[in-house]
Amino acid sequence: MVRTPLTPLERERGRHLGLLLRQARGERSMAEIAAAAGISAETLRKIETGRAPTPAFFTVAALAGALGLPLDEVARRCAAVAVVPEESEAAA
Amino acid sequence: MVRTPLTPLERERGRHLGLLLRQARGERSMAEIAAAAGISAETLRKIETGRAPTPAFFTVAALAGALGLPLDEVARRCAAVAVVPEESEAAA
DNA sequence: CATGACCGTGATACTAATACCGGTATAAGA
DNA sequence: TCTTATACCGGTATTAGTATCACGGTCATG
Repeated sequence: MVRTPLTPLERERGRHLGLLLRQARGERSMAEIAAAAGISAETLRKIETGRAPTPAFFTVAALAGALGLPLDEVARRCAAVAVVPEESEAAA
Repeated sequence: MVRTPLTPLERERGRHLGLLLRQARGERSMAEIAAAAGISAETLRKIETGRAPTPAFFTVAALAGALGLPLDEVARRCAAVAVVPEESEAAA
């Protein structure tokens, strides 16, 4: 095994990240945010739906910038998923 | 073209990110930081040397956590590379 | 000189991110 | 009804990240 497949926990963390970004997007369209972040709308959709659970750092950074989200808070709230996933789901 | 190859600017930004992390590591060994971040030492080396210019978000987040670096500052200083790369190199 | 720890490089393997396409569904408006 | 816009989904293509292995270099220590 040379490249460890994503664990269920990592995928759940990815879904949480997607929810976070989707909530921050609010009423704005995917195309608008994707264009502001410099990525394709499909990629943004995959991230938001959790089908791309571990996006690139600069992709998330650009999205957070377009959404006005502090990166540290994003990381912190996603790291919390790895510790207490049930509470995170309950909070969401 | 379905997956745009990394531009030279993105690769340079990756090298800058690597320098940033290496400076933050200071005297500590690669193996120590890699273990603290939960990644392999080879991967950390690739990131530090810029041979993995766009690492995953959670990889950078774990490294920043292990190094005591604020993610927002990392992103900001790397974003500056895309704007004024010469100044960044001069500063480094 | 030998040994070990650390860093660097290259090759290799495998998975995942990103992007584009076509199709579908739903809601709003002419 | 027809059109438009938005979003979801499946498939496909290509590049890149991650991990392991092997080898070489450097430096400190025996």
